[in-house]
Amino acid sequence: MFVNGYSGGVTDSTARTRDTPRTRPAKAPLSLDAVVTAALELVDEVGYGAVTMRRLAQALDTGPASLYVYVTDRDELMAHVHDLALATVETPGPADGDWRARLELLVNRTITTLGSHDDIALVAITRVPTGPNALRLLEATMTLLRAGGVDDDLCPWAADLLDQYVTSSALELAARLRDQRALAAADGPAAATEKAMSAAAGSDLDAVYGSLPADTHPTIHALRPIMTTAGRDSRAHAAWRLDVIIDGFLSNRRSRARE
Amino acid sequence: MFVNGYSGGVTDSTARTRDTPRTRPAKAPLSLDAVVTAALELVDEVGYGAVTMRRLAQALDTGPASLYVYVTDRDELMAHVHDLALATVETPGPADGDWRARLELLVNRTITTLGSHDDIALVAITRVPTGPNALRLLEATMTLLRAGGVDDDLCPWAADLLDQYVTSSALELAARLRDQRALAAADGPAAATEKAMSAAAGSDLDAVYGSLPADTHPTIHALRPIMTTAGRDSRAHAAWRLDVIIDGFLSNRRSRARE
DNA sequence: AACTTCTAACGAACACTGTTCGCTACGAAC
DNA sequence: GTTCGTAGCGAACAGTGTTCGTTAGAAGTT
Repeated sequence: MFVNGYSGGVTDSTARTRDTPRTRPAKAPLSLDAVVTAALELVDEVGYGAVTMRRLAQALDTGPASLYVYVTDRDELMAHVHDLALATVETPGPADGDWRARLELLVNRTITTLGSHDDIALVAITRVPTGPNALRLLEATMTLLRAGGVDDDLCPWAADLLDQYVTSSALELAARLRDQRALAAADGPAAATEKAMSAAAGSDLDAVYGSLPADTHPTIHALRPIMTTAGRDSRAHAAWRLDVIIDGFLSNRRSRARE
Repeated sequence: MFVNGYSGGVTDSTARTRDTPRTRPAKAPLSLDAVVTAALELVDEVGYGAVTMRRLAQALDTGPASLYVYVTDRDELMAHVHDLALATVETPGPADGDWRARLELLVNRTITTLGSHDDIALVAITRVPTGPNALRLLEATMTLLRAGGVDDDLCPWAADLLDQYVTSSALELAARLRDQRALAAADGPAAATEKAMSAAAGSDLDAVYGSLPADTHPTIHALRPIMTTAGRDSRAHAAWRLDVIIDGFLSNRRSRARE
Protein backbone atom coordinates (compact mmCIF):
# COMPACT_ATOMS: atom_id res chain seq x y z
CA MET A 1 0.00 0.00 0.00
CA PHE A 2 2.54 2.57 -1.03
CA VAL A 3 0.01 4.19 -3.31
CA ASN A 4 -0.28 7.12 -0.96
CA GLY A 5 1.88 9.58 -2.85
CA TYR A 6 -0.09 12.60 -1.74
CA SER A 7 1.24 12.98 1.79
CA GLY A 8 2.63 16.40 0.95
CA GLY A 9 -0.59 18.15 1.90
CA VAL A 10 -3.25 17.65 -0.66
CA THR A 11 -5.95 20.21 -0.02
CA ASP A 12 -7.13 19.89 -3.58
CA SER A 13 -10.28 17.85 -3.49
CA THR A 14 -10.06 17.08 -7.18
CA ALA A 15 -7.22 14.69 -6.49
CA ARG A 16 -8.72 11.25 -6.79
CA THR A 17 -7.62 9.64 -3.56
CA ARG A 18 -8.93 6.27 -4.52
CA ASP A 19 -6.53 4.59 -2.13
CA THR A 20 -7.71 2.80 0.96
CA PRO A 21 -9.68 4.90 3.40
CA ARG A 22 -7.85 6.83 6.08
CA THR A 23 -4.99 7.72 3.75
CA ARG A 24 -6.16 11.29 3.46
CA PRO A 25 -3.87 13.97 4.81
CA ALA A 26 -5.52 14.48 8.17
CA LYS A 27 -8.34 16.83 7.39
CA ALA A 28 -9.74 18.98 10.13
CA PRO A 29 -11.85 16.82 12.42
CA LEU A 30 -15.58 17.18 12.31
CA SER A 31 -17.57 18.82 15.07
CA LEU A 32 -21.07 20.14 15.53
CA ASP A 33 -19.79 23.68 15.04
CA ALA A 34 -18.00 22.77 11.84
CA VAL A 35 -21.07 21.02 10.47
CA VAL A 36 -23.47 23.81 11.35
CA THR A 37 -21.15 26.56 10.10
CA ALA A 38 -20.64 24.76 6.82
CA ALA A 39 -24.39 24.28 6.54
CA LEU A 40 -25.04 28.00 6.95
CA GLU A 41 -22.45 28.81 4.29
CA LEU A 42 -24.08 26.28 2.02
CA VAL A 43 -27.49 27.84 2.63
CA ASP A 44 -26.07 31.16 1.44
CA GLU A 45 -24.48 29.54 -1.59
CA VAL A 46 -27.10 27.19 -2.95
CA GLY A 47 -30.23 28.08 -1.00
CA TYR A 48 -32.11 26.49 1.88
CA GLY A 49 -33.89 23.83 -0.10
CA ALA A 50 -30.77 22.75 -1.95
CA VAL A 51 -28.81 22.00 1.22
CA THR A 52 -28.90 18.23 1.22
CA MET A 53 -27.04 15.99 3.57
CA ARG A 54 -24.94 14.75 0.67
CA ARG A 55 -23.98 18.20 -0.52
CA LEU A 56 -23.14 19.28 3.00
CA ALA A 57 -21.05 16.16 3.52
CA GLN A 58 -19.25 16.83 0.26
CA ALA A 59 -18.48 20.38 1.37
CA LEU A 60 -16.93 18.90 4.49
CA ASP A 61 -15.12 16.28 2.43
CA THR A 62 -16.85 13.34 4.03
CA GLY A 63 -19.82 11.07 3.58
CA PRO A 64 -23.42 11.79 4.54
CA ALA A 65 -23.43 9.20 7.31
CA SER A 66 -20.77 11.10 9.22
CA LEU A 67 -23.10 14.02 9.79
CA TYR A 68 -25.45 11.91 11.83
CA VAL A 69 -22.85 11.65 14.55
CA TYR A 70 -23.48 15.28 15.45
CA VAL A 71 -27.05 15.72 14.38
CA THR A 72 -30.00 13.36 14.56
CA ASP A 73 -32.02 14.92 11.77
CA ARG A 74 -32.00 17.34 8.90
CA ASP A 75 -34.54 19.27 10.95
CA GLU A 76 -32.28 19.43 13.94
CA LEU A 77 -29.39 20.50 11.75
CA MET A 78 -31.44 23.33 10.33
CA ALA A 79 -32.57 24.35 13.79
CA HIS A 80 -28.91 24.75 14.69
CA VAL A 81 -28.27 26.71 11.51
CA HIS A 82 -31.21 28.95 12.32
CA ASP A 83 -29.79 29.74 15.71
CA LEU A 84 -26.33 30.33 14.29
CA ALA A 85 -27.82 32.84 11.87
CA LEU A 86 -29.33 34.70 14.82
CA ALA A 87 -25.91 34.95 16.46
CA THR A 88 -24.98 38.09 14.52
CA VAL A 89 -28.08 39.99 15.66
CA GLU A 90 -26.97 42.49 18.28
CA THR A 91 -29.45 43.56 20.93
CA PRO A 92 -29.93 47.34 20.97
CA GLY A 93 -28.59 49.32 23.90
CA PRO A 94 -29.58 52.56 25.66
CA ALA A 95 -27.94 54.60 22.91
CA ASP A 96 -30.56 53.41 20.45
CA GLY A 97 -33.43 55.38 21.92
CA ASP A 98 -36.51 54.56 23.95
CA TRP A 99 -38.03 51.14 24.30
CA ARG A 100 -40.08 51.42 21.15
CA ALA A 101 -37.19 52.52 18.97
CA ARG A 102 -35.08 49.75 20.41
CA LEU A 103 -37.77 47.14 19.89
CA GLU A 104 -38.27 48.19 16.29
CA LEU A 105 -34.51 48.12 15.75
CA LEU A 106 -34.26 44.64 17.23
CA VAL A 107 -37.12 43.31 15.14
CA ASN A 108 -35.83 44.86 11.94
CA ARG A 109 -32.31 43.64 12.54
CA THR A 110 -33.58 40.13 13.04
CA ILE A 111 -35.63 40.26 9.87
CA THR A 112 -32.69 41.57 7.87
CA THR A 113 -30.34 38.93 9.20
CA LEU A 114 -32.67 35.98 8.82
CA GLY A 115 -33.81 37.18 5.43
CA SER A 116 -30.25 37.27 4.16
CA HIS A 117 -29.88 33.53 4.69
CA ASP A 118 -32.49 32.41 2.20
CA ASP A 119 -35.46 30.55 3.68
CA ILE A 120 -33.78 29.59 6.93
CA ALA A 121 -36.70 31.27 8.72
CA LEU A 122 -38.82 28.31 7.62
CA VAL A 123 -37.34 26.50 10.60
CA ALA A 124 -39.23 28.73 13.01
CA ILE A 125 -42.58 27.82 11.46
CA THR A 126 -42.49 24.14 12.29
CA ARG A 127 -40.81 24.26 15.67
CA VAL A 128 -40.41 26.88 18.37
CA PRO A 129 -36.75 27.92 18.30
CA THR A 130 -35.03 27.17 21.58
CA GLY A 131 -31.39 27.77 20.69
CA PRO A 132 -29.25 30.07 22.83
CA ASN A 133 -29.51 32.99 20.43
CA ALA A 134 -33.25 32.65 20.00
CA LEU A 135 -33.56 32.72 23.79
CA ARG A 136 -31.26 35.72 23.99
CA LEU A 137 -33.47 37.64 21.56
CA LEU A 138 -36.64 36.48 23.30
CA GLU A 139 -35.21 37.80 26.56
CA ALA A 140 -34.40 41.14 24.94
CA THR A 141 -37.81 41.38 23.31
CA MET A 142 -39.77 40.70 26.46
CA THR A 143 -37.61 43.07 28.47
CA LEU A 144 -38.37 45.86 26.01
CA LEU A 145 -42.07 45.03 26.01
CA ARG A 146 -42.18 45.26 29.78
CA ALA A 147 -40.35 48.56 29.61
CA GLY A 148 -43.11 49.71 27.28
CA GLY A 149 -45.73 48.91 29.85
CA VAL A 150 -47.11 45.75 28.36
CA ASP A 151 -48.70 43.64 31.08
CA ASP A 152 -46.63 40.76 32.35
CA ASP A 153 -49.23 38.19 31.45
CA LEU A 154 -49.43 39.51 27.91
CA CYS A 155 -45.68 39.69 27.29
CA PRO A 156 -45.27 36.09 26.12
CA TRP A 157 -48.18 36.47 23.74
CA ALA A 158 -46.82 39.73 22.44
CA ALA A 159 -43.39 38.21 21.92
CA ASP A 160 -45.04 35.33 20.12
CA LEU A 161 -46.90 37.65 17.79
CA LEU A 162 -43.73 39.59 17.08
CA ASP A 163 -41.93 36.39 16.35
CA GLN A 164 -44.60 35.38 13.89
CA TYR A 165 -44.16 38.74 12.22
CA VAL A 166 -40.38 38.41 12.12
CA THR A 167 -40.50 34.98 10.54
CA SER A 168 -43.03 35.93 7.89
CA SER A 169 -41.17 39.09 7.01
CA ALA A 170 -37.84 37.31 6.82
CA LEU A 171 -39.31 34.83 4.36
CA GLU A 172 -40.74 37.66 2.31
CA LEU A 173 -37.38 39.41 2.30
CA ALA A 174 -35.60 36.22 1.31
CA ALA A 175 -38.00 35.72 -1.56
CA ARG A 176 -37.42 39.27 -2.76
CA LEU A 177 -33.65 38.91 -2.61
CA ARG A 178 -33.88 35.63 -4.48
CA ASP A 179 -35.98 37.17 -7.22
CA GLN A 180 -33.58 40.08 -7.38
CA ARG A 181 -30.59 37.80 -7.84
CA ALA A 182 -32.39 35.78 -10.48
CA LEU A 183 -33.41 38.88 -12.37
CA ALA A 184 -29.94 40.38 -12.16
CA ALA A 185 -28.41 37.18 -13.44
CA ALA A 186 -30.81 36.99 -16.36
CA ASP A 187 -31.33 40.53 -17.65
CA GLY A 188 -28.08 42.07 -16.52
CA PRO A 189 -27.49 44.05 -13.35
CA ALA A 190 -29.09 47.18 -14.79
CA ALA A 191 -32.55 45.67 -14.73
CA ALA A 192 -32.48 44.91 -11.03
CA THR A 193 -33.31 48.32 -9.64
CA GLU A 194 -35.71 48.45 -6.75
CA LYS A 195 -38.43 49.99 -8.86
CA ALA A 196 -38.13 47.57 -11.75
CA MET A 197 -38.06 44.71 -9.30
CA SER A 198 -41.32 45.47 -7.56
CA ALA A 199 -42.93 46.12 -10.91
CA ALA A 200 -41.85 42.75 -12.22
CA ALA A 201 -42.83 40.98 -9.03
CA GLY A 202 -46.26 42.57 -8.97
CA SER A 203 -47.04 42.14 -12.63
CA ASP A 204 -48.37 38.60 -12.47
CA LEU A 205 -50.38 39.33 -9.35
CA ASP A 206 -51.75 42.45 -10.98
CA ALA A 207 -52.85 40.34 -13.92
CA VAL A 208 -54.80 38.13 -11.55
CA TYR A 209 -56.50 41.04 -9.82
CA GLY A 210 -57.14 42.76 -13.12
CA SER A 211 -58.94 39.78 -14.54
CA LEU A 212 -61.56 39.84 -11.80
CA PRO A 213 -64.95 41.17 -12.84
CA ALA A 214 -66.00 44.30 -10.99
CA ASP A 215 -69.42 42.95 -10.06
CA THR A 216 -68.21 39.93 -8.11
CA HIS A 217 -65.09 41.54 -6.60
CA PRO A 218 -65.87 45.24 -6.34
CA THR A 219 -63.42 46.04 -3.54
CA ILE A 220 -60.44 44.34 -5.13
CA HIS A 221 -61.38 46.03 -8.36
CA ALA A 222 -61.56 49.44 -6.74
CA LEU A 223 -58.35 49.03 -4.79
CA ARG A 224 -56.36 47.46 -7.58
CA PRO A 225 -54.31 50.54 -8.46
CA ILE A 226 -53.26 50.76 -4.82
CA MET A 227 -52.44 47.09 -4.55
CA THR A 228 -50.16 47.37 -7.52
CA THR A 229 -48.44 50.73 -7.28
CA ALA A 230 -47.70 50.50 -3.61
CA GLY A 231 -45.78 47.31 -4.21
CA ARG A 232 -46.14 44.32 -1.98
CA ASP A 233 -42.84 44.74 -0.19
CA SER A 234 -41.88 48.35 0.10
CA ARG A 235 -40.08 49.59 3.14
CA ALA A 236 -43.10 51.62 4.18
CA HIS A 237 -45.21 48.47 4.20
CA ALA A 238 -42.87 46.76 6.64
CA ALA A 239 -42.67 49.77 8.93
CA TRP A 240 -46.44 50.12 8.90
CA ARG A 241 -47.01 46.53 9.84
CA LEU A 242 -44.70 46.77 12.80
CA ASP A 243 -46.38 50.01 13.85
CA VAL A 244 -49.75 48.34 13.71
CA ILE A 245 -48.62 45.53 15.93
CA ILE A 246 -46.96 47.73 18.51
CA ASP A 247 -49.86 50.18 18.52
CA GLY A 248 -52.08 47.19 19.12
CA PHE A 249 -49.95 46.25 22.12
CA LEU A 250 -50.28 49.73 23.50
CA SER A 251 -54.05 49.93 23.16
CA ASN A 252 -54.31 46.56 24.90
CA ARG A 253 -51.99 47.25 27.79
CA ARG A 254 -53.18 47.59 31.36
CA SER A 255 -56.15 45.49 30.46
CA ARG A 256 -56.75 41.80 30.34
CA ALA A 257 -57.47 39.93 27.18
CA ARG A 258 -61.15 39.58 26.36
CA GLU A 259 -62.90 36.91 28.40
CA MET B 1 -59.04 -9.13 -26.35
CA PHE B 2 -61.65 -11.07 -24.43
CA VAL B 3 -59.49 -11.04 -21.32
CA ASN B 4 -61.74 -8.43 -19.80
CA GLY B 5 -63.68 -10.69 -17.54
CA TYR B 6 -64.15 -8.08 -14.87
CA SER B 7 -66.90 -6.08 -16.49
CA GLY B 8 -69.14 -6.84 -13.56
CA GLY B 9 -67.69 -3.91 -11.62
CA VAL B 10 -64.54 -4.74 -9.73
CA THR B 11 -64.03 -2.00 -7.21
CA ASP B 12 -61.71 -4.17 -5.19
CA SER B 13 -58.19 -2.93 -5.81
CA THR B 14 -56.66 -6.06 -4.36
CA ALA B 15 -57.63 -7.98 -7.47
CA ARG B 16 -54.38 -8.47 -9.31
CA THR B 17 -55.31 -7.31 -12.77
CA ARG B 18 -52.05 -8.43 -14.25
CA ASP B 19 -53.66 -8.61 -17.69
CA THR B 20 -52.74 -6.23 -20.41
CA PRO B 21 -53.34 -2.58 -19.63
CA ARG B 22 -56.71 -1.06 -20.38
CA THR B 23 -58.60 -4.19 -19.36
CA ARG B 24 -59.75 -2.56 -16.18
CA PRO B 25 -63.48 -2.11 -15.70
CA ALA B 26 -63.75 1.49 -16.85
CA LYS B 27 -62.94 3.42 -13.73
CA ALA B 28 -64.15 6.95 -13.35
CA PRO B 29 -62.12 9.19 -15.62
CA LEU B 30 -59.59 11.50 -14.08
CA SER B 31 -60.07 15.23 -13.91
CA LEU B 32 -58.49 18.15 -12.09
CA ASP B 33 -61.37 18.17 -9.64
CA ALA B 34 -61.05 14.48 -8.93
CA VAL B 35 -57.30 14.77 -8.40
CA VAL B 36 -57.55 17.79 -6.11
CA THR B 37 -60.46 16.37 -4.12
CA ALA B 38 -58.63 13.11 -3.60
CA ALA B 39 -55.53 15.03 -2.58
CA LEU B 40 -57.45 16.95 0.09
CA GLU B 41 -58.90 13.71 1.45
CA LEU B 42 -55.43 12.24 1.50
CA VAL B 43 -54.11 15.26 3.38
CA ASP B 44 -56.73 14.62 6.05
CA GLU B 45 -55.88 10.95 6.20
CA VAL B 46 -52.11 10.79 6.14
CA GLY B 47 -51.02 14.40 6.63
CA TYR B 48 -49.72 17.10 4.34
CA GLY B 49 -46.13 15.90 4.19
CA ALA B 50 -47.11 12.30 3.50
CA VAL B 51 -49.15 13.15 0.43
CA THR B 52 -46.84 11.98 -2.31
CA MET B 53 -47.64 11.79 -5.98
CA ARG B 54 -47.42 8.03 -5.80
CA ARG B 55 -49.79 7.72 -2.87
CA LEU B 56 -52.25 10.08 -4.49
CA ALA B 57 -52.04 8.16 -7.74
CA GLN B 58 -52.65 4.94 -5.86
CA ALA B 59 -55.72 6.42 -4.19
CA LEU B 60 -57.01 7.23 -7.66
CA ASP B 61 -56.04 3.78 -8.89
CA THR B 62 -53.56 5.02 -11.44
CA GLY B 63 -49.89 5.79 -11.87
CA PRO B 64 -48.03 8.91 -10.78
CA ALA B 65 -47.44 10.05 -14.33
CA SER B 66 -51.16 10.44 -14.95
CA LEU B 67 -51.40 13.23 -12.41
CA TYR B 68 -49.12 15.44 -14.43
CA VAL B 69 -51.76 15.73 -17.11
CA TYR B 70 -53.81 17.96 -14.81
CA VAL B 71 -51.11 19.51 -12.71
CA THR B 72 -47.61 20.67 -13.56
CA ASP B 73 -46.15 20.40 -10.09
CA ARG B 74 -46.66 19.10 -6.62
CA ASP B 75 -46.66 22.76 -5.60
CA GLU B 76 -49.41 23.60 -8.03
CA LEU B 77 -51.41 20.61 -6.87
CA MET B 78 -51.15 21.75 -3.28
CA ALA B 79 -52.12 25.28 -4.27
CA HIS B 80 -55.31 23.84 -5.70
CA VAL B 81 -55.87 21.79 -2.56
CA HIS B 82 -55.37 24.90 -0.46
CA ASP B 83 -58.02 26.73 -2.38
CA LEU B 84 -60.40 23.79 -2.24
CA ALA B 85 -60.01 23.76 1.53
CA LEU B 86 -61.05 27.42 1.61
CA ALA B 87 -64.21 26.62 -0.34
CA THR B 88 -66.11 25.67 2.81
CA VAL B 89 -65.43 28.99 4.53
CA GLU B 90 -68.60 31.03 4.41
CA THR B 91 -68.36 34.79 4.40
CA PRO B 92 -70.31 36.35 7.28
CA GLY B 93 -73.46 38.31 6.50
CA PRO B 94 -75.30 41.22 8.13
CA ALA B 95 -76.81 38.90 10.73
CA ASP B 96 -73.35 38.32 12.20
CA GLY B 97 -72.95 41.76 13.71
CA ASP B 98 -70.95 44.85 12.90
CA TRP B 99 -67.88 44.92 10.67
CA ARG B 100 -65.50 43.96 13.45
CA ALA B 101 -67.53 40.99 14.62
CA ARG B 102 -67.87 39.86 11.04
CA LEU B 103 -64.17 40.26 10.35
CA GLU B 104 -63.25 38.28 13.44
CA LEU B 105 -65.72 35.60 12.48
CA LEU B 106 -64.31 35.40 8.98
CA VAL B 107 -60.73 35.19 10.21
CA ASN B 108 -61.50 32.59 12.84
CA ARG B 109 -63.53 30.49 10.44
CA THR B 110 -60.66 30.48 8.00
CA ILE B 111 -58.19 29.49 10.69
CA THR B 112 -60.42 26.67 11.88
CA THR B 113 -60.98 25.35 8.40
CA LEU B 114 -57.38 25.53 7.23
CA GLY B 115 -56.13 24.17 10.53
CA SER B 116 -58.33 21.12 10.20
CA HIS B 117 -56.51 20.06 7.04
CA ASP B 118 -53.10 19.48 8.58
CA ASP B 119 -50.34 21.76 7.29
CA ILE B 120 -52.08 22.77 4.09
CA ALA B 121 -51.59 26.39 5.19
CA LEU B 122 -47.90 25.94 4.38
CA VAL B 123 -48.87 26.58 0.78
CA ALA B 124 -49.67 30.20 1.57
CA ILE B 125 -46.17 30.82 2.91
CA THR B 126 -44.30 30.15 -0.28
CA ARG B 127 -46.73 31.62 -2.77
CA VAL B 128 -49.52 34.20 -2.61
CA PRO B 129 -52.77 32.26 -3.01
CA THR B 130 -54.66 33.33 -6.10
CA GLY B 131 -57.36 30.67 -6.33
CA PRO B 132 -61.00 31.67 -6.64
CA ASN B 133 -61.78 31.04 -2.98
CA ALA B 134 -58.71 32.89 -1.74
CA LEU B 135 -59.80 35.84 -3.86
CA ARG B 136 -63.34 35.57 -2.55
CA LEU B 137 -62.10 35.77 1.02
CA LEU B 138 -59.70 38.58 0.17
CA GLU B 139 -62.60 40.50 -1.30
CA ALA B 140 -64.67 39.93 1.83
CA THR B 141 -61.80 40.89 4.11
CA MET B 142 -61.04 44.15 2.37
CA THR B 143 -64.70 45.06 2.16
CA LEU B 144 -65.02 44.64 5.92
CA LEU B 145 -61.84 46.62 6.53
CA ARG B 146 -63.15 49.50 4.45
CA ALA B 147 -66.41 49.33 6.36
CA GLY B 148 -64.34 49.69 9.50
CA GLY B 149 -62.85 52.91 8.25
CA VAL B 150 -59.41 51.63 7.30
CA ASP B 151 -57.90 53.87 4.66
CA ASP B 152 -58.09 52.59 1.11
CA ASP B 153 -54.35 52.71 0.63
CA LEU B 154 -53.82 50.68 3.80
CA CYS B 155 -56.43 48.01 3.07
CA PRO B 156 -54.15 45.76 1.02
CA TRP B 157 -51.47 45.91 3.70
CA ALA B 158 -54.00 45.19 6.41
CA ALA B 159 -55.39 42.25 4.48
CA ASP B 160 -51.85 41.01 4.01
CA LEU B 161 -51.13 41.21 7.71
CA LEU B 162 -54.36 39.41 8.51
CA ASP B 163 -53.48 36.72 6.02
CA GLN B 164 -50.12 36.25 7.64
CA TYR B 165 -51.90 35.87 10.95
CA VAL B 166 -54.39 33.40 9.53
CA THR B 167 -51.69 31.23 8.03
CA SER B 168 -49.55 31.14 11.15
CA SER B 169 -52.51 30.41 13.38
CA ALA B 170 -53.76 27.66 11.09
CA LEU B 171 -50.36 25.98 11.25
CA GLU B 172 -50.37 26.29 15.02
CA LEU B 173 -53.84 24.79 15.21
CA ALA B 174 -52.86 21.96 12.89
CA ALA B 175 -49.85 21.17 15.03
CA ARG B 176 -52.02 21.09 18.16
CA LEU B 177 -54.57 18.80 16.57
CA ARG B 178 -51.78 16.52 15.38
CA ASP B 179 -50.26 16.32 18.84
CA GLN B 180 -53.69 15.67 20.26
CA ARG B 181 -54.32 12.78 17.90
CA ALA B 182 -50.90 11.32 18.58
CA LEU B 183 -51.39 11.56 22.32
CA ALA B 184 -54.85 10.05 22.12
CA ALA B 185 -53.55 7.17 20.06
CA ALA B 186 -50.72 6.48 22.49
CA ASP B 187 -52.06 6.96 26.00
CA GLY B 188 -55.68 6.23 25.35
CA PRO B 189 -58.44 8.77 24.73
CA ALA B 190 -58.72 9.72 28.37
CA ALA B 191 -55.35 11.43 28.41
CA ALA B 192 -56.20 13.81 25.61
CA THR B 193 -58.18 16.41 27.48
CA GLU B 194 -57.54 20.00 26.63
CA LYS B 195 -55.82 20.64 29.92
CA ALA B 196 -53.56 17.62 29.82
CA MET B 197 -52.71 18.45 26.25
CA SER B 198 -51.43 21.94 26.82
CA ALA B 199 -49.54 20.72 29.85
CA ALA B 200 -47.82 18.03 27.83
CA ALA B 201 -47.14 20.37 24.95
CA GLY B 202 -45.68 23.02 27.21
CA SER B 203 -43.65 20.69 29.36
CA ASP B 204 -40.59 20.48 27.14
CA LEU B 205 -40.65 24.20 26.47
CA ASP B 206 -41.02 24.84 30.17
CA ALA B 207 -37.98 22.68 30.77
CA VAL B 208 -36.00 24.89 28.39
CA TYR B 209 -37.13 28.10 30.05
CA GLY B 210 -36.62 26.65 33.48
CA SER B 211 -33.04 25.74 32.76
CA LEU B 212 -32.10 29.33 32.03
CA PRO B 213 -30.13 31.06 34.78
CA ALA B 214 -31.87 34.05 36.29
CA ASP B 215 -28.89 36.34 35.89
CA THR B 216 -28.57 36.05 32.12
CA HIS B 217 -32.29 35.78 31.34
CA PRO B 218 -34.08 37.65 34.12
CA THR B 219 -37.24 38.47 32.21
CA ILE B 220 -37.85 34.96 30.92
CA HIS B 221 -37.12 33.72 34.41
CA ALA B 222 -39.59 36.13 35.95
CA LEU B 223 -42.32 35.47 33.40
CA ARG B 224 -41.87 31.73 33.28
CA PRO B 225 -44.95 30.85 35.35
CA ILE B 226 -47.04 32.94 32.96
CA MET B 227 -45.48 31.42 29.86
CA THR B 228 -46.31 27.97 31.10
CA THR B 229 -49.67 28.22 32.81
CA ALA B 230 -51.29 30.37 30.17
CA GLY B 231 -50.53 27.73 27.61
CA ARG B 232 -49.14 28.60 24.23
CA ASP B 233 -52.35 28.07 22.34
CA SER B 234 -55.34 28.81 24.46
CA ARG B 235 -58.41 30.34 22.93
CA ALA B 236 -57.80 33.58 24.79
CA HIS B 237 -54.39 33.85 23.20
CA ALA B 238 -55.83 33.64 19.70
CA ALA B 239 -58.57 36.17 20.45
CA TRP B 240 -56.06 38.55 21.99
CA ARG B 241 -53.76 38.42 19.00
CA LEU B 242 -56.57 39.23 16.61
CA ASP B 243 -57.68 42.06 18.88
CA VAL B 244 -54.18 43.47 18.88
CA ILE B 245 -54.02 43.49 15.11
CA ILE B 246 -57.43 45.05 14.62
CA ASP B 247 -56.81 47.62 17.34
CA GLY B 248 -53.60 48.43 15.54
CA PHE B 249 -55.55 49.01 12.36
CA LEU B 250 -57.91 51.34 14.17
CA SER B 251 -55.19 53.44 15.75
CA ASN B 252 -53.54 53.76 12.35
CA ARG B 253 -56.62 54.68 10.33
CA ARG B 254 -57.16 58.08 8.82
CA SER B 255 -53.43 58.59 8.82
CA ARG B 256 -50.74 57.66 6.38
CA ALA B 257 -48.04 55.19 7.16
CA ARG B 258 -44.93 56.67 8.68
CA GLU B 259 -42.70 58.32 6.12
C1' DA C 1 5.96 -2.41 23.89
C1' DA C 2 2.00 -5.14 22.92
C1' DC C 3 -2.64 -5.78 23.47
C1' DT C 4 -7.35 -4.64 24.09
C1' DT C 5 -11.25 -1.51 24.00
C1' DC C 6 -13.92 2.15 22.29
C1' DT C 7 -15.94 5.09 19.15
C1' DA C 8 -15.87 8.56 15.32
C1' DA C 9 -16.04 7.91 10.57
C1' DC C 10 -17.87 6.18 6.55
C1' DG C 11 -19.03 2.96 2.15
C1' DA C 12 -22.84 0.98 0.72
C1' DA C 13 -27.32 0.23 0.64
C1' DC C 14 -32.52 0.90 1.56
C1' DA C 15 -36.81 2.79 0.77
C1' DC C 16 -38.38 6.46 -0.76
C1' DT C 17 -39.18 11.06 -3.43
C1' DG C 18 -40.76 14.25 -7.75
C1' DT C 19 -40.61 14.14 -12.44
C1' DT C 20 -40.01 12.71 -17.47
C1' DC C 21 -39.92 9.76 -21.57
C1' DG C 22 -42.10 7.29 -24.87
C1' DC C 23 -45.24 3.68 -25.81
C1' DT C 24 -50.30 2.13 -25.83
C1' DA C 25 -54.83 1.82 -26.86
C1' DC C 26 -59.16 4.18 -26.68
C1' DG C 27 -62.69 7.51 -28.68
C1' DA C 28 -63.77 10.43 -32.10
C1' DA C 29 -63.34 12.11 -36.74
C1' DC C 30 -63.13 11.31 -41.50
C1' DG D 1 -63.15 0.96 -41.80
C1' DT D 2 -59.33 3.35 -41.17
C1' DT D 3 -56.68 7.00 -39.28
C1' DC D 4 -55.20 9.97 -35.68
C1' DG D 5 -54.82 12.91 -31.60
C1' DT D 6 -54.28 12.33 -27.04
C1' DA D 7 -55.26 10.78 -22.14
C1' DG D 8 -53.15 7.39 -19.63
C1' DC D 9 -49.42 5.17 -17.70
C1' DG D 10 -45.18 1.57 -17.00
C1' DA D 11 -40.70 2.15 -16.34
C1' DA D 12 -36.92 4.56 -15.41
C1' DC D 13 -33.92 8.62 -13.84
C1' DA D 14 -31.69 11.29 -10.67
C1' DG D 15 -31.93 12.42 -6.70
C1' DT D 16 -33.53 12.44 -1.31
C1' DG D 17 -32.97 11.34 4.11
C1' DT D 18 -31.49 7.85 6.89
C1' DT D 19 -29.45 3.36 8.73
C1' DC D 20 -26.41 -0.64 9.05
C1' DG D 21 -22.27 -2.84 9.83
C1' DT D 22 -17.56 -2.44 9.20
C1' DT D 23 -13.17 -0.10 9.96
C1' DA D 24 -9.21 2.65 11.50
C1' DG D 25 -7.06 5.18 14.70
C1' DA D 26 -6.78 7.02 19.28
C1' DA D 27 -7.02 6.00 24.32
C1' DG D 28 -6.47 3.01 28.05
C1' DT D 29 -4.52 -1.07 30.13
C1' DT D 30 -1.46 -4.52 31.05
